Amino acid sequence: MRKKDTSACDCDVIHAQVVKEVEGQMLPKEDFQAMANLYKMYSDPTRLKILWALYCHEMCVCDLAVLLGMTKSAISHQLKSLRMANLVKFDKQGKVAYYSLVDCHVKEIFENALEHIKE
Amino acid sequence: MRKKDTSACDCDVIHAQVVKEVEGQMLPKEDFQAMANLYKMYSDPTRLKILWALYCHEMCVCDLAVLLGMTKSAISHQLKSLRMANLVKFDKQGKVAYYSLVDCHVKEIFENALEHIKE
DNA sequence: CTTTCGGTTGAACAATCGTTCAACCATCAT
DNA sequence: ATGATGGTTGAACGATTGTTCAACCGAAAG
Repeated sequence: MRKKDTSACDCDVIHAQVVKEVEGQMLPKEDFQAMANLYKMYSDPTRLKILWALYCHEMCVCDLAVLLGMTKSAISHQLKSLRMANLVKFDKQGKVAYYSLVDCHVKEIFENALEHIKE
Repeated sequence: MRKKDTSACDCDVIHAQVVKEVEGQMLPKEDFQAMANLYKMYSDPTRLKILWALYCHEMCVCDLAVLLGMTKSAISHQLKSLRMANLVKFDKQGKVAYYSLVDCHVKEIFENALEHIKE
């Protein structure tokens, strides 16, 4: 029933069959990392506020800064993260950069979360 | 067009009408915090692996430790977080605690993420 | 050209996070 | 009782995070 402790873990397997079965169903570890990186974007209130605001209307950095009561710098840093995660894009017209959502995945994110919060 | 800089932000509003409109559509800040706390649970590869594994089959701490090549302690800490976030529950039988998912919200989480990763 | 303004950047900071370690509790077998 | 086992806990550690600050870039206005 018990296997030897040869790996990084500090115990023996209890249900070898289950572990073997689940092992075969695991995703490649890069997938878990990629998913974690994506959800990390949704794991901060400031970023969620920005995404929600952009879902309502496209906005520039100054507008977002005023709306959220934060500095341009703080907003800009977060927008950069969101851009790199491909959640947000911008369209520069003269001095002003108009930010908007890349697609409507975000809507589902909010729906799923609000649904869970009302438990 | 420009308002005075009276708040914590370091610039003037550019599109006052838009800001005012979006301001009226913002959620209470506790909601953003609650959503952030929820998605924080999905923002770590270890926790995602645990959730995925439990989605495949209920498992005890030792099985998960073996499966993921980690210590019981590390797994137990993460399971505690997941329990407090109401994502995971456990059923203790004798010495063994069998962990499982609270509901199937998790399925949608994975679907949404995998969909986004394939862009 | 110079100034102003919208926006970006990188270093630095405190705060938070995930894992490890050692100690511990509870259950079961001897 | 004693020891072994499944699991939890809290302190401690390094790593990562979000914001601030100061400097900077580019476009437009003076």
